[in-house]
Amino acid sequence: MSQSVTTPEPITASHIRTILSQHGYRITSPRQRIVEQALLHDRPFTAEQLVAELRNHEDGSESNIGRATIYRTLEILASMDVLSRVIQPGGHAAYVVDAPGHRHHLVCSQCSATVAFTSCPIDELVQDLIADTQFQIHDHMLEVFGLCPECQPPTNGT
Amino acid sequence: MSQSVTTPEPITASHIRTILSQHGYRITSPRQRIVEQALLHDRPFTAEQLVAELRNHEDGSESNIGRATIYRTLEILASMDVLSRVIQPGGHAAYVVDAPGHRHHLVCSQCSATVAFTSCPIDELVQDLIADTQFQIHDHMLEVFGLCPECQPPTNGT
DNA sequence: ACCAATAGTGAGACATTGTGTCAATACTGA
DNA sequence: TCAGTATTGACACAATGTCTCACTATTGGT
Repeated sequence: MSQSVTTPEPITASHIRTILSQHGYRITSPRQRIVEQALLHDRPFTAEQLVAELRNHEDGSESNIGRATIYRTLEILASMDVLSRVIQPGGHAAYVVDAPGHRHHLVCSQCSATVAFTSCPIDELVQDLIADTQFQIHDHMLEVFGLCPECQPPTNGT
Repeated sequence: MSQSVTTPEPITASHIRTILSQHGYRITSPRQRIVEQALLHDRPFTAEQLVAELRNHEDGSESNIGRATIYRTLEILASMDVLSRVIQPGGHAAYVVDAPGHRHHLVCSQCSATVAFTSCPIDELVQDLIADTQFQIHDHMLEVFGLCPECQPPTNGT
């Protein structure tokens, strides 16, 4: 089966709690709420989006989470590879929940549905680039954009 | 030899003027100044950088070019493939002067020196992704980051 | 060369996204 | 329980980009 594409093992809030404390971070109530809210998304979300969602908490809890806390927490989660920072087609940054090791994403330009993939065909290119330019190459960014099946226009057949 | 890397044919201001009018844009003095300033750069520059450079015009011309004009003009130039929008290592957007067709860049994380390359190894990957996901794939973004020869630490000899 | 039509400009207000500060708070281990 | 300290939240601030709108300058026709 398609071993190159799917992300079959969803991460859980308690798993993230474990990772947090393993890294020496405290488990606080804002962090838990942020993690839970992030896990609700199966497509990229922006920090501001989370800010808004956590502000209108419908269950009556009026305690706001500060914007800075959300940005900080997302940074932490990204640094632990729980989230990935991705660039949206428009050029804006967003986060996706991700399993560690995954690096690249296929993103629907219309609805932002996202598929992670691990195969990375640039190794050979990197060798050529090193030979040609004498750069030391440390990192790369690869994002693929298109239309997911649901957003594609119907094939005209009635 | 390195046919995959260099960008040997620099574009000129008058060439850009031609392209502009071919696309129905007027040749205005702000646009000419923006184009000339952009051509001075051989590495990525941000819109704000151009704003600053065009503000301190040292030749005594006190006419400022509005920020909006600069952003608009850069957008136009990018839409005509005279410039490319690239993502800097930090995640910020910048522009590089580029020959049409070139799409990817190798960028030094330290000094932002940039090398354009045309080879693009993702065609095969794209086929796999289409087969696995049924996406229609329209575009992709690939940026490679590293250290240029001048910014690399010395090899520890001595 | 002149004119009218209209694309383009510039200034600044505004929006968005993100960072820094710092007193107050809450988590943790003892 | 308590103290130590990581963390929080509110807000100020910065950077980057968008929008508006009256004014200006370019262009094509004459």
